Amino acid sequence: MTTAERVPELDWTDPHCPVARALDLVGDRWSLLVIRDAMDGARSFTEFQRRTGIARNILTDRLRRLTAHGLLARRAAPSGRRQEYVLTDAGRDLFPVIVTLRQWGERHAFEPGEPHSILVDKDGVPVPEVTPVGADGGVLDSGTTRVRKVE
Amino acid sequence: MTTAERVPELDWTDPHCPVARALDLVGDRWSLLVIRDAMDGARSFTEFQRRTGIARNILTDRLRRLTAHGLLARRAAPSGRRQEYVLTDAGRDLFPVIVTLRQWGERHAFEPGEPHSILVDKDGVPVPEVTPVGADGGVLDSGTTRVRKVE
DNA sequence: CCTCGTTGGTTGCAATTCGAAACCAATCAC
DNA sequence: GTGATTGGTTTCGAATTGCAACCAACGAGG
Repeated sequence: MTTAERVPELDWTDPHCPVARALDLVGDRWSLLVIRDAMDGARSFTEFQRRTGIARNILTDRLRRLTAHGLLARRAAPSGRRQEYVLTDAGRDLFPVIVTLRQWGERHAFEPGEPHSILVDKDGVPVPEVTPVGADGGVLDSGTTRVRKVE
Repeated sequence: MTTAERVPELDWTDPHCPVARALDLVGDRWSLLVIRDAMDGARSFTEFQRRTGIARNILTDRLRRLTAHGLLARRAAPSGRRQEYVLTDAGRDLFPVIVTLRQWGERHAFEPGEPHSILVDKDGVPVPEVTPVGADGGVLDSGTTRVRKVE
């Protein structure tokens, strides 16, 4: 079947803004935590529930939504567990979002000295700060960029 | 006054995880859109309301929350408008989060060819893709990093 | 001085969403 | 075949949202 079927989202909060569309898909209290845990190895319903602490009926809904929107794929597990949810390419592409949220949280949501988990590479080295840079390599911020509206 | 007063948030969803703490502060449907608009020049209650389309009572609540948590500062406006909300350093530091969300949205929440606003630097050049890189400069993803839990 | 428009809200209420807990069917391990 | 585990569903009360109406303060115009 060659039909390019699309996600079942019709009424966007702000149809031209990619930020708003992204938040329409993952901008609730739990979706990004589910993605976080998927990136950290969670696969099963029970495992997501245990890690996030989300209510079970809400988790059912979020897994379904994320699957319907193409961020997770649901499939029968090879062995014991009966099904599993794995990240799609789109889901994996949220990695920079999770990392920047994490880095912001580290800096602004903890008291100095308060312990928190950290993200490390495969050698155990902490991941450096992620920041937008311009074509010339200079750091960008909200003062040196602007949104160009589509006409 | 030297008292280092802290934000009024007591019960975190997941106290050790910076991602979860960040989402406790801005992980709802509207907060990041308010931040987005603040970065895009919005200052007044009316302007935020107009740009986001959020219900007025909810906007009141979000502006208060974001102010209480130190992402916005509320102050009397110099001229006509009676007060204005401006980003604090913490609020401005969400820039990489907004940009990565935006870039994810551009890639995964639009049909090919569907128009959307874009982020450009002051010369009008589109902002390059933002992605975590390791100490050695190599691109990182969820497969080449892990969360080290704090004991 | 009176009125009108604007700003920055508040209030009330209905509808939606969330969360806790109980329940349940299908394996699976023994 | 018995009990534990997995992956849910159902129910119901509580919290959050959204809409719409209302309102006080201020400024501009006449």
